[in-house]
Amino acid sequence: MGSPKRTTIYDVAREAGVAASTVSRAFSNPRRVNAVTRGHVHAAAERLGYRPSPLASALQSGRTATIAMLVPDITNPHFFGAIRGAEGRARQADLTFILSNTEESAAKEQDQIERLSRSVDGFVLAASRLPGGAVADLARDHNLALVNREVEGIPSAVVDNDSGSGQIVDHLASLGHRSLVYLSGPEQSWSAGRRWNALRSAASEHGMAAERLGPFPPMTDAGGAAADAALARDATALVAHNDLLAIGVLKRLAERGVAVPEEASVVGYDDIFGADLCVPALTTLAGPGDRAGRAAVELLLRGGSRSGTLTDPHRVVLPSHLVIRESTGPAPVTGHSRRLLH
Amino acid sequence: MGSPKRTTIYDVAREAGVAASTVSRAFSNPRRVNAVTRGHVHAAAERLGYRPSPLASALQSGRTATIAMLVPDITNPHFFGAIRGAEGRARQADLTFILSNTEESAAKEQDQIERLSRSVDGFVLAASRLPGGAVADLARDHNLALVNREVEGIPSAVVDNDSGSGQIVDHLASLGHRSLVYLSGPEQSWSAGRRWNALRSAASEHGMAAERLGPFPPMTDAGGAAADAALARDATALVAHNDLLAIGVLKRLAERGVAVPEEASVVGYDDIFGADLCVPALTTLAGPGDRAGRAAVELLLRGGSRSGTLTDPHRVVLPSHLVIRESTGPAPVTGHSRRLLH
DNA sequence: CAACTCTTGGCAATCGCTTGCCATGTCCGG
DNA sequence: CCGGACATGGCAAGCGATTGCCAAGAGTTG
Repeated sequence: MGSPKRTTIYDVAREAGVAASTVSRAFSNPRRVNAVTRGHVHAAAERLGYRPSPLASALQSGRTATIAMLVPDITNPHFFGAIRGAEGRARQADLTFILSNTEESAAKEQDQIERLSRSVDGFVLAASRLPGGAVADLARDHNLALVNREVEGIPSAVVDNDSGSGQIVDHLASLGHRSLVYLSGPEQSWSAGRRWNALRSAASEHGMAAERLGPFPPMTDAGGAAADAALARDATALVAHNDLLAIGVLKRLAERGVAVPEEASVVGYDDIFGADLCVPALTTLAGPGDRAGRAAVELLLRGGSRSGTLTDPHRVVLPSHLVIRESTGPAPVTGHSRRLLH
Repeated sequence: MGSPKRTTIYDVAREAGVAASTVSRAFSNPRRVNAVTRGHVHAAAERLGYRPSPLASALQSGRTATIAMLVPDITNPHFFGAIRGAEGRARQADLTFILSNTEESAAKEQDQIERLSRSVDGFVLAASRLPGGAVADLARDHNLALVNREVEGIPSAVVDNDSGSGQIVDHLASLGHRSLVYLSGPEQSWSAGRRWNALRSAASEHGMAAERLGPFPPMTDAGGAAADAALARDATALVAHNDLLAIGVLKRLAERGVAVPEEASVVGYDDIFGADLCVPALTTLAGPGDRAGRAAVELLLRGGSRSGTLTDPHRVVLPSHLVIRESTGPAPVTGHSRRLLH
C-alpha cells in the first residue's frame, strides 16, 4: 500500500485526549462510553481519517464480521438468486461477504472451508457437493448454513423441489404423457436425488412410467448426450436436471430434427436467465433462489450450525412454481397411444 | 466455531521441542530452518492438526495473501470470464479471493475499497464506475489493477473494443448499412465512451452516419426503451452497449413486429451465455474476458498500482473478434436506398 | 590452532485492537 | 451526611503470528 503508516486507535486516543480503550469502545461498544466523550473520539477519528483494522479486531475478539459462501459453479445462473440474496443480507448485517468457487469438487470445497475457517465467522454452502457425513463433521468445527441441501441437524434453506417435481408431473400428465425420463445431474448432487425421487413417486401416482438417465454434468454441453440418451428410449417427456442441461437438450433435439413440443416435451429446473430466450421457450420450475440465499445468511446470523438448539434444526423451505412456456405440449399421438385416444 | 481452542504455533513448538519462532519459520520461511528440524515441526503440526491463523499472520506481517475483485454486477454474464480468470489465477498464486458486488454504484465501490483496504493486499477493479480521478487517488493508497478500464499510470487489462468496434462497423458497412445507432451504456462506463468513439470514427471512415442514444442501464429490461428510441430514428443497424441490452432490444423488436435481420440488424458486445440461444442468435463482439481477469491479477502480483515503475504503466490489451450470427443481415432495401441500389 | 564466516535456533518486541478488572466520580435514598 | 449502586475511563494482558537481533556451534581457511 501507499501510506507509510495507518492511523491507529492510539493516534486517535492522543488526538482526543483519552485512552485507547475508550476509543476502541467508542466504536465497538458505543453505549459503554459517555455520549460527549464519544463525540470527541469520533471527531478526532474523523480528523485523522482513522479506519479500524478488521484484522486486529478479529484476532483479539474472534469475530471477523465476515462470512463466506461456497458455490460449485459461480457462473451457473442457477446460483445467481442465492448469491444475490446472501450478499444482500450480508451487506444489511454489515458483514463482508466472500464468494468462492469450488468447481464442482468436494475436495476443493472441504479445503476451502479449512483454509478460510480462521478468517470467517461462518459459511453458506450452496448445493454442497460434500457427502452428508462430511458436512456433519465440518459442522462440528465450523459454523454452517446450507442452501438447497439438507443434512440432519444443520440449518438449511431449500427451494421446495419435491412439490415442484409434483407440479411438473401433474403438468405432463395433464398433457397426456404416459411416461417421462429424468436426465439426472451429478451423483453428488443432493438435489438430483431428491428430484428423481419426487418425480418417480409423482409419476407412479399418475400411473406414469419414469426412468432415470445419466448422470450428466449440469451444463449445456452435456445436453447432446442427454438428448440422445432420451431419444434412444423413445421418450416423449424429458425432465432435465436443470435449465442449462435442458437448453442443451433443446439444441440437440433441434439438430436431430425432433420438433418440440410436438414430438417431445422438455422441462427444466431453475428458470434461469435465458430460459425464456431459447426456442422454444423453456417450461421450467422456478424457485425463489434469492430468498433461499437470504434465509441461509439469516440462519447463520441466528447462530448457524453451532447453535445447537435441540429444538428445531432450523429448516426453511421455500415454495416453487412451474412456469409453463413453449417447450411442453400434448403428448404426440402415435403408435398405441393413438389407438388409446381414438 | 466449535472447538474451544485452536492450536497455535506455541502448541506445535512444545510438541516439536523447539521455539515458536522456529515453527513460524518452518512454515513461512522454510529455508531458514534446517531440513531435519523442519521435518519435526511439520510432523508435530500434522499430529496436532495445526492451521496457521491468517489473521495473526497478516496483522504482524502486513501481508494478507488475499485480493478482492470488485464487480459492478456480479450476475451480469459479461463479467464471468474476468471473474473466472481472476479467481483461477489467484488460486494458482495461493491467494484467497474475495468477490464483491458494487451494484453499479461508484459510492459503494469506493466504500468497499475503503472497508476492505486493511484486509487485502490488492484490488482488481472490473469496469470500475469510479471517475478516473478517483481511481488515481485511490491508487495512491491502495494496490490496484483494472479490468476493462484504463486510467493513466495504473496497470490494466482490457479487451480491445476499439478494434472490435471497427470490426462491427466493417461488418455492417459490408452489408450495405448506411447508418447506425449506438445504444449506449451507463454514463460512468468507460467502455461506453470508448465504444462510441471507436464506432463513430469507424463509421465516418466508411461514410456512414452514426448516432448515440441513451444512456441505458446495461440490462435486458432496458432493451424496450432502447429499441423504441432506435425505431424512432428509423435506424437499420442497432449496436447495443452489451448483449444483455441487445437481447432486450431483440425482444422488443419482435413485440413490435420488426423483423430481424430483414428490417433491422442488431449487434451486441461480450458474447455472453445466451447470445447464441436467443432468436435470432445475436451477432456480437467476443473477447477473452478470462484472460483479462488473469492478466489483472498477474499485474497485481507484479506490484499493482504501487509498483511505481516509471517505465511502462503496465497495460495489457487483448484481441476481440466479431461472432457473426443471425441478428445482422443486408440493409433493408426501401426508400431512397432502394433507388440508390437499382 | 586462531580467526572468520555461515547456519541455525531462541528471545522478545511488535502488529492494532478487545476486554476483564479496577479506580473514580456521581447520584440517591435513608 | 454516609454507604451503595451506577456510570465511565484507564491499565494492562492478551490474541497468534512475524522478525530483528543475538549467541552458540559448525565448517573453512591460512
